[in-house]
Amino acid sequence: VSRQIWTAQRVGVSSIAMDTHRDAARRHRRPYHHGDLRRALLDAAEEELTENGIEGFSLRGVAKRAAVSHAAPAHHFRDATGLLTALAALGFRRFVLAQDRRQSEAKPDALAQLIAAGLGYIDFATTHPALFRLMFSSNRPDFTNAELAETAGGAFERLVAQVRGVVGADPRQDRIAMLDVMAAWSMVHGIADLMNSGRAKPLLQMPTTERESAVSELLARAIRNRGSV
Amino acid sequence: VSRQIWTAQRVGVSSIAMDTHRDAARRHRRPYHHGDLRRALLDAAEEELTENGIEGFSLRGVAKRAAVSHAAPAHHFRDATGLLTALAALGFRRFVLAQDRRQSEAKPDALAQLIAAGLGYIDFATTHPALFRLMFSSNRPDFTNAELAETAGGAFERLVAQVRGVVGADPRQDRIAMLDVMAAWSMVHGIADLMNSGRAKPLLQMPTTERESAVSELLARAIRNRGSV
DNA sequence: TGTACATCAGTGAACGCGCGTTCACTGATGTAC
DNA sequence: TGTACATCAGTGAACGCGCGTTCACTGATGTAC
Repeated sequence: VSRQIWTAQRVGVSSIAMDTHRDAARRHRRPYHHGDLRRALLDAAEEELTENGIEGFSLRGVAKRAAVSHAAPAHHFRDATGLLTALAALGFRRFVLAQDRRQSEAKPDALAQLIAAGLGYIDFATTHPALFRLMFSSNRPDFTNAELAETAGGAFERLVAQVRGVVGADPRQDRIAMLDVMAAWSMVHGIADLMNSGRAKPLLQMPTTERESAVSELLARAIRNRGSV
Repeated sequence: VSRQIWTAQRVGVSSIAMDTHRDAARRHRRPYHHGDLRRALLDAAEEELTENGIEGFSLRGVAKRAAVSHAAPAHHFRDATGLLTALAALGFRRFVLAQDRRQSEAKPDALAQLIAAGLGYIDFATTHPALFRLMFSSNRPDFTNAELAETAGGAFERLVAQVRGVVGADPRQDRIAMLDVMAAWSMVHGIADLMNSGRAKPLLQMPTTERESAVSELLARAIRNRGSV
């Protein structure tokens, strides 16, 4: 119940509605209406994804985690695909934030910023491996959904802009510059995926700071030394 | 029936057994014993994987594809995990063969050989995307299984040996050389995964020969220009 | 401000489905004598 | 070479389970007057 009230406050339900709701909560200890089920379902879905993997994900499991009947999610998400699509879109927003965090701590020059974004990419992937897989290596979300396509596309545009800053040419106009985009992306994505699958043992065994400088070196290699193709 | 006889011949069943078996096949048109069900199940499992994905894979579906009752696979593979483990091990053997094919057509110098192996890596990944995912991005096979661990480990050892040839130091002894291994592996793996998920559009849209030279350039970047870390 | 009523958000029972697993069985093969 | 018998490889019915979806329902909220 306390969580219920807290989430209702968080999303800014009007205080009059809040009071009514809190009264109901006090009386029944478990109010009939959740108050913020949509968000709670997204939280529960992420939990379900983390614990059961994409393969073991079920709507009933999500409903159970949210302590709600298994028919309730249909009022907020059409079906499992709808829920996973919304979760993936949320993931892409957090993905960009993880890059922001690293970039704000890095030097302002273009290469340092690109490398920082790569470290953020890997932070996100290793902190939320199941969500990362949902976003990059599955077909369960509906990637034609407008909101998801926009957030995912935005993350790519951001990478394009950063590479443009480093190589001094617009990847949209310049074939070689677009190859630089693919180089940077492939390297960072490969590192993230191999770390998540546990195969990048040499990297996983390093202490954090050493690993970060190693990863930075690899990312730099992908962009440096260009133009020989 | 003809397929049945063909597979029996392929695995070298003794000719006496063959004759008896063929007679039975003629009489019933569908023999009671399959003759090479283990192999047929592996073929069917790969088909099932390709069409339904890892998430939609079921033992019953495999049995149906092999035109056998759904309880039959238990005689050859303990359960779905056993079947997928054997399939993944088979996959790693073919994975190495794909690299052999490219390498036999390449120049003998160490860098050319490493790049050729990378092209073979990508050949395999894009030709058998579902199998590639099973091998590299799933936890359904039992990776502690001796046969699977050995074939997968062999593929990694091969990469280590090749990088050693290029950089002139043993990655097992030399920290920087092991970083070179991770660089080459991350780059090729990232390219393969982004191509398979359809996100590497710039690469996918190129004509084959151009794409191959572009990929070769990216792989070379991962190894060249080392030592600044 | 109070009341009536429409709408919204959640419940819980029911459904049909495909799944993995078990089990008694049977046809075919291989071997001992 | 023939026969008896053990073993192997397959069948098909049955089971219990969790799944997504549907549906009539009810409690709570929001709004018109």
